[in-house]
Formats: sequence, structure tokens, C-alpha cells
Amino acid sequence: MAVRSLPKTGIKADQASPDQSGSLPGLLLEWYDRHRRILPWRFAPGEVADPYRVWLSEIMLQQTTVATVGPYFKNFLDRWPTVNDLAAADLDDVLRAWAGLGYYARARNLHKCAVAVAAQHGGRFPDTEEGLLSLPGIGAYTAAAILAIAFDKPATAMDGNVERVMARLNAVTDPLPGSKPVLRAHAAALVPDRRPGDYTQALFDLGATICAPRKPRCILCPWADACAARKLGIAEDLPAKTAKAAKPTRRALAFVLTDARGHVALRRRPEKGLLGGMMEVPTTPWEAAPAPTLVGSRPHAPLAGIDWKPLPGIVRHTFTHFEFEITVVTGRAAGAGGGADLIWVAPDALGDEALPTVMAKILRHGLGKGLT
DNA sequence: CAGCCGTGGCG
DNA sequence: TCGCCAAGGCT
Repeated sequence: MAVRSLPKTGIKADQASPDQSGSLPGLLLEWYDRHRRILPWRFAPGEVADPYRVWLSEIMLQQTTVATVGPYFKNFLDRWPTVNDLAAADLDDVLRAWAGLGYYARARNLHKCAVAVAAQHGGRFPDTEEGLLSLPGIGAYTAAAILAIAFDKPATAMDGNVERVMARLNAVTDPLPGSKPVLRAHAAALVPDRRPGDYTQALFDLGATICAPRKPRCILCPWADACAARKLGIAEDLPAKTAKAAKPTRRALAFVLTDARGHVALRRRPEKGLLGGMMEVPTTPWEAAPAPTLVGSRPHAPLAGIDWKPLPGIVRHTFTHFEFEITVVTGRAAGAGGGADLIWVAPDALGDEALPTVMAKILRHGLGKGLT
């Protein structure tokens, strides 16, 4: 990701015209000034952007929809108003607040990054590509997005929206991901040196509301006259993508164990890998094989000597690269808890745990009610 | 560098 | 119901 440096022309930074009017960036900025979306992390025109909020929103928005991120962003900002606050937080509190958002490595890197910014950069985010890329969780896209949106520097932030818009605008029919370099070159050629932050956000809005993956609303598009795919009638077919491999199915048996107080047994997952560092219901290994029998599963049970009762039905959950089918069994432990690595949690307190959605589903099924 | 890494919504 | 996709990064 290269920061473009273009010749300056002395036009006021808060205006798209006069020299940009008619140009593609100018048309997009004029459209943005009329149709920009109001989002929790978006600042008003002329308002100084807070790099912390820009960074936090960009991390949360990685592969995650605007609607999903909204409440999480507000909660994080409420609990940790500055990067120094977040750096001082316990990682487990961050994981608990992140629970349900997915891609949990983002939460661990988020905390690492906050610590690094607080300790090594005096609580201020670097405003250079090199400085941003050196931070955990910040890659080419996020570095460019922060440079553009937080610091109003010309940078090419390539995400799914921009790839789609560029593929259509230029009728690039070669499939992703091979076409990424071509699409990036097209995008970089358009980034203006005035209002690059607004331009970048405008491109996101365009991709989200006009140049949508399906049923693009070309009639409303400020770039319609210039769009090569529209002229060819192939806008909705782009961008082309190489076929994805089918997802295998993994199965397991989950042990929903309660003690005499009604507390539920959980475990913490290993720090790395799938659902890293999050809490889980004890299960048999997740394997691409027929559902394990109750007898064969006994060695994996969290406690010995429990009279396990299988529940009817199957809990299904889709991960990025496999389907997961879980058979739930329930059991009652004598007395109050026990078991080496087990953590006993009252049902009312489950909502405060770092529970991934798949584990909340299993508990909802096994306990026969919703989580608070 | 291709595989790994969550979840929810929508047509 | 089902496949696709979302403001990607890490290894």
C-alpha cells in the first residue's frame, strides 16, 4: 500500500470543486456530501477525527457488517474511551466484551496494539504507513484506512467494496483473488489528494448502498456514466471469483454438566487457534466422522461417573471453513462443582463470560433456555 | 501463499 | 434452505 503524493493545486481541502467537479473523485465526493451515512464511529465534516475511534472501528469492521459492529463499538468506547484505557484493561475483559463478534484473534491483537501504542507511542497512533503496519492486527487495508480517515492522507484502502467497485467501473473480468493487483492499480489512480478521508469513506458507502454485491442500483450511481461493466450489462456478474472448496462437516458431543447449585461447567480454550482464549463447553474432539456414541465418548467426559442423558436434536453451526454438528448430552454432578480444569458458572452469569456464539447455542440447547 | 479464523443477514 | 458476503490479518 503506497501513499500517493500528488501535486497540490491550492484548492480548499473541504471542497470538492471546482477542479474536481466532473472528475470521478469529484462526482463521488459530491454524492457523499448529500448521501453520507451516519455511523457511530463517523465524525462530522470539519470535526477532527480521533484515530483511536477510527482504529477501533476498522478492526471491528474487518469482515463484519456495520449493523453487527454498532453496539460493540459503542460499548467498547463507553468502557474504554481512550487507547490508554484499553491498554490498561485486562485481556479477559476485552475478550468478554468481544464475545459474539467472531475472529477472536482480532480481540487479542486489539489489546496488544493498544498496549503498544500506549507504551511505545505515548498513546498516539502513528501517522505513517510503516508505523501502522508494525502494530498487531493492522495490515495493508487497515493502515491505509487509518491514514486516510484519521489523518486525511491519500492512501489506497483496498477492501471488498473497493474491489467490487473497481472491477465494475473498469469491467475487470479476471477472477479474484488473482485480479487484486489490477484492481488496486485502478483504485490507486483515483485517490484524490484533497479530502482523501471523505473519498475513502464515500467509496465504502457507494459499495454498501449503490454498487452492492447483488442488485446494484446503477440508476442512482454517481459513476454510472463512466462504468464499463454497466455499459456491457455485466455489472451484477462482477467481480468474478474463483470457485471455493466445499466445507467439510465436523461432529462432536458436548457435555452440559451442572452441579447441585445449577452451575454449569466450562473450560478455557487454548490461546491460539480456533476460538483462541475463549470459554467452551467440554466436548469430544471435533472430527470429520460420524457423530460419536455416548459410550465411546466417555473418555472425553469432563467428570467420571456421571449419568449422561442425550438430548434430542442437533446444534448446527457454520465456521469459515467447516460445518459443525453437535450432539448435546446433559449430566448432574454431585455436590458443588469439582474437576480439575473446570470453571463453574451460574446460568445468570453466562452472559458475562467470553462465550463464542457456538458455545452459547450449545448451552441454550442444553439448559433449555436463553442466556442473559 | 493458501489455509485458517466467526458470525449474522439477506435474496 | 442455502450460498454468498462483510471496512482482512496472520502464518
